[in-house]
Amino acid sequence: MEQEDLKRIQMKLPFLQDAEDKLLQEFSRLVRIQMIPAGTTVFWEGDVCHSLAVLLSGSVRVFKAGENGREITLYRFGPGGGCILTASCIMNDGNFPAIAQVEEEAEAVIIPANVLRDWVNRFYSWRQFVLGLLAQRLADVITTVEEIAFRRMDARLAEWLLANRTQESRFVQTTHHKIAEELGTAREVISRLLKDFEMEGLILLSRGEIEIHAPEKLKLKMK
Amino acid sequence: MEQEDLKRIQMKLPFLQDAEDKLLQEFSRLVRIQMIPAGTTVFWEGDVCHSLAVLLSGSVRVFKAGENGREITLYRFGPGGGCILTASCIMNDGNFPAIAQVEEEAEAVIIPANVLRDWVNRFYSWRQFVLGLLAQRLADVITTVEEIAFRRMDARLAEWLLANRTQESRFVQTTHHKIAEELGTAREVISRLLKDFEMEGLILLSRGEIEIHAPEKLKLKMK
DNA sequence: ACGGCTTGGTGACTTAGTTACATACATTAC
DNA sequence: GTAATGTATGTAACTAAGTCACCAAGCCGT
Repeated sequence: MEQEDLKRIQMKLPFLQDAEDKLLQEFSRLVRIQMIPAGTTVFWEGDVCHSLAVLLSGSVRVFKAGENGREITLYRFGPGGGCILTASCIMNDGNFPAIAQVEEEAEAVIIPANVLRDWVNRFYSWRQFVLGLLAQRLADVITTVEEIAFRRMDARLAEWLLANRTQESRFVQTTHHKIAEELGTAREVISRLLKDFEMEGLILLSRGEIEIHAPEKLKLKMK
Repeated sequence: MEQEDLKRIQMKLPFLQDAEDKLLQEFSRLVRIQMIPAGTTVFWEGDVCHSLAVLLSGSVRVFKAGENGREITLYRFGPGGGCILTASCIMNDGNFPAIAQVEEEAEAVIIPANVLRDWVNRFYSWRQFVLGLLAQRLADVITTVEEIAFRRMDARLAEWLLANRTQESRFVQTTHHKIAEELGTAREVISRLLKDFEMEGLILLSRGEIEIHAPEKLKLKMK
């Protein structure tokens, strides 16, 4: 890896900014950079993991799939985030318990499993990075449990719409199917609830796009 | 801590069996043993954590509570297990994202947060222990998500009954309310499903106790 | 025996998930 | 342009799950 590549990567990965010199040296020697196109499945459920991918750009969605074709998002991560379930696998030799898929084309640094393990033992900054990622993921998934166990679907849908609108804060470009996978329910349920929202004048539906008419009123639906 | 105490603890905590001598020394100097009676709430949601409890006996249940009084179990742990959400808190200075409560009276070793942090940096065996716990919890919670997002309540109930019967493998001593909290649903739902099972001749209901009549047939309900 | 508490039962209603289609729009093939 | 195909959405009917309101039976202490 070139010196300028390392500089660029350091900008994007905070833990490298105050990392040990030795870690930086080994980093530029042992890690390779790779572009991963949108749609690529990084890990399948049950895979044994041989490396950890840490993102420099793009985003990855980690989700569970049920037999009936339904899905639910566990969490997603972007630049600076890593597919840490892989690390957890490496630690206790287990298999990957979910599916990880690139959503927006990603640039990632790929760290082989044995290197990762070695670094955990030798470098404080890397240790903090890995433990921080694991703890964050645990918190994310616990939040997901809370959502699906206790909150109503209309409230979750309202929140999702508001969180995923564009800058102009009026439009959401997606399909009912994708929202359903996001929230872990069936497409029909989403279609029904969206229709209800439209009846109440909160939103306006068209193919592949939802226009938010009354964001304030939609906010009230959140709880 | 006495030498014989340490020996006893080593028997119960596998990671101490091939631990560094120095870790064992500091362990017996810095850690205290404590009995915690059943019903004690070890951590409340939002608590800042100052120590990690690792169990020698007994069991702890970690759960989320919703506003409406409902609960759902995230995971539980017994001897050798630790309340690792606390460790995750210590790492990134966050708050405890759930409630942890002692179910069966527990004997625990209490490790102060600063000691825990120090050990993570210095001892391989302790590092493995902490990472292993975190990874295990993550896997547990992901399993919980899968359960509530995709499986039907009657299947989950059947599985729970079979998993929680006594040695004689016929009786489960609990209340409908407790099962509901376990599975993250309402008491009425559990009562209704149990009644259905009774109608089908699978179980026999009485106050505070459920007798399993036809375990094989109940097993079929699991999926 | 009385009163209060815990546990379980039940009906009516709302919300969510499933099944099975029908319809509308968009893209490509001809 | 029109047909064919695939994707996206609409909807009705039904089952499963969650909520609300209340009642009844068992249990415990005085």
